[in-house]
Amino acid sequence: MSTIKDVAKAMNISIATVSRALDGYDDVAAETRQRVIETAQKMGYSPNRAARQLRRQKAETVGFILPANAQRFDEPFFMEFISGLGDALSEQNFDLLVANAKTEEMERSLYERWINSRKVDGIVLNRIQKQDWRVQYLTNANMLFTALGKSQDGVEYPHIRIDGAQGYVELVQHLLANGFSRMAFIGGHENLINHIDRLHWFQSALEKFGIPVDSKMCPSADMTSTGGYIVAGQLLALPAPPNAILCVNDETAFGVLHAAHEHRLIIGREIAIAGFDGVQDAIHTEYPITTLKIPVSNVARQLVYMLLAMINGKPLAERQVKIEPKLIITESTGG
Amino acid sequence: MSTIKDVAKAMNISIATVSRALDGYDDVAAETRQRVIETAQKMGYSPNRAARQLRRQKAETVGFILPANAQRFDEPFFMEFISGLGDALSEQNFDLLVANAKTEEMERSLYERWINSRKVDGIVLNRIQKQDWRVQYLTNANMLFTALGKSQDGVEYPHIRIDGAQGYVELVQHLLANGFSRMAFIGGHENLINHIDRLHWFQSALEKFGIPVDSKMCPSADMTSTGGYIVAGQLLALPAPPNAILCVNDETAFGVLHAAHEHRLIIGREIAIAGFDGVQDAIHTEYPITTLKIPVSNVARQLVYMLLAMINGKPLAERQVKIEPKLIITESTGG
DNA sequence: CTGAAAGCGCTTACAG
DNA sequence: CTGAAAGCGCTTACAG
Repeated sequence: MSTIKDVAKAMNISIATVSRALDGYDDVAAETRQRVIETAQKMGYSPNRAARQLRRQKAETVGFILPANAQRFDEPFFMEFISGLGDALSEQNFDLLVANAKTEEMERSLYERWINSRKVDGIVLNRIQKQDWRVQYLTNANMLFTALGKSQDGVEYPHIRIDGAQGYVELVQHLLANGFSRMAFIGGHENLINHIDRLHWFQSALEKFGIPVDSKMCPSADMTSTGGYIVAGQLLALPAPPNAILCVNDETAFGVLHAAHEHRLIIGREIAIAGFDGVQDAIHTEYPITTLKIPVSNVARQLVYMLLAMINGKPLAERQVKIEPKLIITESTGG
Repeated sequence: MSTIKDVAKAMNISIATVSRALDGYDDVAAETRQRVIETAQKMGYSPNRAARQLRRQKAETVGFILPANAQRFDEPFFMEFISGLGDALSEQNFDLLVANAKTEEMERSLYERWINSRKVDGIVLNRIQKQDWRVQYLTNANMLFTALGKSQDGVEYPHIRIDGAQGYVELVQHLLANGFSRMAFIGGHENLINHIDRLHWFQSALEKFGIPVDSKMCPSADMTSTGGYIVAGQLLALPAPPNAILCVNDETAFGVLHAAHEHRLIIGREIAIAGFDGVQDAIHTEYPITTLKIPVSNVARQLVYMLLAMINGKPLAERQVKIEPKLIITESTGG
């Protein structure tokens, strides 16, 4: 509605003074500042973002692209993640630009547009892969970013890493205590860091308890509940089926639940089922599953804090943050 | 990286011509245009958004605020909604600004900031209430918006309306055919249009089949699965409990499922359960519930198309679009 | 068909 | 402590 000129004119001072007063410079008379703030408030003045961005050469905006497949699974995860990003950003008067890409090509061209047109000052990444073109691309383009997960591209970048090694030890111990010793692990896309890490933690935990690792017991699905359902069906049809199925994510575990149900197995007694992420819809879904819970919203917030520090040219306290998931035990593994 | 000047200099032409060539004006020599496009592409030039916005007085951005409570329920709904918005917008080179408000106050100040600082050209609204301050606020502020749902503020605005009257008739008929005649309805927040409409359709459908409406059978919960669980527990403890429970949304129905399970009722035989929205996580959740499915993503797309037409000053084909949900029958109501 | 120039609304050295 | 002025990178009437 109103511009800085309107405010200046209304007060008979220069636009420079209005600008400085509003931006908190300390070389403005306290009384002047006070009057400017009041007048701006009254007139509903807020600096035009485009003009400010153009002048400051900063967008005050952070971008996040929903991976192509986010619609199909991990919805609660992304929802919570976006909420966390939005929260932390709006605290700092930054905005969150969101897009969703159907294909990798679209994703790439979105990044390109954002970067070339200076729409964003930084980007937050998710679902990192072992080799991740986004890491390479953003690094080459000199675009600041933080990520949940560390790729293996030989690029060092600020990130948050989930460390579930100890969590898996606790989970396996819990399963053993409840008499579930034939454990299987249903993984996901093999290039996903989440898959690689979680499978590794699972196998290490087995070894720690002296249980041999059987690769036939570690099939991969596609991280959807449908995938979990199909692969669980195969596992349960084995001559010596597992009596515990751990999953790379909760969604897969939901499918396993369904398959076990069809096989007329009593969940938590004849078979144990566990997931990962802890983004259960709510407490009152039919079978709450045992899971390793990630504080998704906090993770997102922290990624924003790190990114904003970088954008503002401040030194980062830590470039690598480690977060341990928390084991949530429910009746799906015998309570 | 590069600006319009760089491109112009590289080609020895004026920036005006570069701008016109790239923007598709027809008063540019075809050959010049071709060369400009190639050069821009090669140099990775994309017009600086802030400069363009400032000059054009348009943000080429649409805003959407996640309601304060979105974290707690309806996650898949919002996820799909946002995806639909993002899709349709990026097709037109528009961006989607997303924020989430914890309180109504925060939400209001976010809108205020977006409007006063010209961050967005239009806004999409969701979860419309009977009296909706947002409708009033945006109308007064002269900000363009479209919404899923029509409030009763006496303001006429372009919107999409879900019409489930026929769907409820089909659902009630289906339940009767399967022998479920004592029907209850668990509603939600009483000022929500969704609640008001759906309860009304339910009662009309009952009347249509000559079933008396019992207000004790129409309690309200809070649209979460926990709320559904609690209220279903109360219904099932009645002297003459219902044998069918219809819910204002799927989330509530999930809680009902849990409660029925605890009461040792066989779902789909001893009790029928139905939801609304059709945003089931996936096919292989434990009990897929009968629901009235809304094409969420399409709805979001259409809201964007309407909004963009308004932003571009084009006439709207329809200012009021009606969409009918589709009845999805599963074993939760006897298959 | 092309170019020179104005101006969108800010912020920020610079001068006083 | 305050103001005049430059300039961020575009788009678009206007002139030729």
